[in-house]
Amino acid sequence: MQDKSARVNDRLYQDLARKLIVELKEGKYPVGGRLPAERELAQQYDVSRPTVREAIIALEVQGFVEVRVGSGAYVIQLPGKADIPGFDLSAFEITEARLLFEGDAAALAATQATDEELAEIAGLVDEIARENRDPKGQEKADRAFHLAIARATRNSAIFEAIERLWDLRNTSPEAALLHEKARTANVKPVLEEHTAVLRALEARDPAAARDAMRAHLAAVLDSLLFATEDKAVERARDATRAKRARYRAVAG
Amino acid sequence: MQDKSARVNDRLYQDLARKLIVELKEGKYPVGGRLPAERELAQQYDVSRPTVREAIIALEVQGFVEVRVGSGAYVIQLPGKADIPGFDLSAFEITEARLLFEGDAAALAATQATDEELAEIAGLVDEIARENRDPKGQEKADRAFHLAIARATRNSAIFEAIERLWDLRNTSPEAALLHEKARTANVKPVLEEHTAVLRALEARDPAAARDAMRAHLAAVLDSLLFATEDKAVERARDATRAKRARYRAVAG
DNA sequence: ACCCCATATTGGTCAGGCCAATGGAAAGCA
DNA sequence: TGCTTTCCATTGGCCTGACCAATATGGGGT
Repeated sequence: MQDKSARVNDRLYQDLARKLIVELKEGKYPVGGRLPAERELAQQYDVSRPTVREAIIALEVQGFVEVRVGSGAYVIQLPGKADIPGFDLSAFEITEARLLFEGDAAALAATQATDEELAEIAGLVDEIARENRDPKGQEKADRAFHLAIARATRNSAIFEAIERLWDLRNTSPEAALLHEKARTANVKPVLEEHTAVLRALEARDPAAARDAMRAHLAAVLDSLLFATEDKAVERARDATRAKRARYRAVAG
Repeated sequence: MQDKSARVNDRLYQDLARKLIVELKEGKYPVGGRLPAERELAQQYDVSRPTVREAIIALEVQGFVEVRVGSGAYVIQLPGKADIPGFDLSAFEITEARLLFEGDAAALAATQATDEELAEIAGLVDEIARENRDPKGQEKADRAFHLAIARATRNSAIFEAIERLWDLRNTSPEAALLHEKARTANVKPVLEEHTAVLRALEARDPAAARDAMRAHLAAVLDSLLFATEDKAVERARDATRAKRARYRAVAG
């Protein structure tokens, strides 16, 4: 061990892991690039190979590298990059994903929801109406409505995926801005669309539930595209037309 | 190594770290309590001491334990449910969510995929065939096939949601176990199902792509339910029948 | 009751060995 | 010539055994 004096009362693996993280930050190894081999790092830093392994495990657990047996340790994420999931997602992408996935969830919920859950969803429709009348209304009831339907699928993987898409609306700056812009323009949840979803659920009709949910979210998408349109002129109109074609081709 | 059959193609330290996390969650060691010594854990789990150290480092980096030299590893925080996304999800839930969502993604990909992307997907079908012929084959090409289709939607929110569902297969212990059980029973990706998906994509037919993808994932679900069935008798059969009814009602 | 010392226990790191997995180059075949 | 297969070097994975530093514990002395 050459630089014992530079150690800061830490264990060796922590010292080495810290050094490797600095190198990652400096861009010494690009994303997708491979770290030197254990044997090479051990020689380079004058430590034993198990100590190198321990340091690399520390990087691995933090998600900076992935280890491929027989091949090496590859950089999958640089430290310090925006760790906020969905940072670069657009409102369009999020809402389109919701359109497809929440349609399916509504269909499944139509076959699985209990009477108590349907009553809860009906109560949330009433609360959306109340929020619409409040000038300072937020979207809590709207979110709760969608998540109650996802919960009624009785599939936690579906629920988590949809909850996560809702959370992404706030995480993605672009999406949060655009939704705020739509809200400022007084775009509110349309009660008739929510009621149509509720009716289909109560009728236990999966296809109608899917269609109603998708019609609702297509309208949300339209309002977002409308909010986008007044940001540019001809280019935005063409892009909007193409985007509308996407989800209509799939959602029917 | 006592329970090699329960290993899920992970490295030993990850296997052991997962087991220790389970014990932490079960409250076997309270906050402030001390884990058994490295030598003791090595004996108990029939692994070497360096392997124990690696597992404990993984816990340490995640903030669950703190290591005091000469004293031991002390619990400073118990893993919460929120710390390991999908820890409690079942293989059924994950696969059912994939069936619904990947069906939609395939439909959208049929309208958006470039020729290059379709060629890549075709190459991955070939690679799945190659993996199927290898007795020690893994599922890398299968995963890549599904993610390539999700990528071809050109919607990062859809891609991330589907990638996350794939990752959950390994995070959820039950799902990882069940998939390993299916693999041990020589359940392999069925090439005709993948080819049918590819054909529908190449035909740019969204409805066919959705149907083909859902047929494929329904077969995966069936194989998982089959793997489940031999765990119990009458109760499992009834539960399985009910589970099959779920996704058939929605997927058509 | 408090302090000191010796010993046992703990984690830290190393060296060396062997095996499985991977990737690239070379050889073989059509 | 191009494709496939085989071989080998390199890679990580895990183990055994050794020794050292740090800590905890128990016993003895004041």
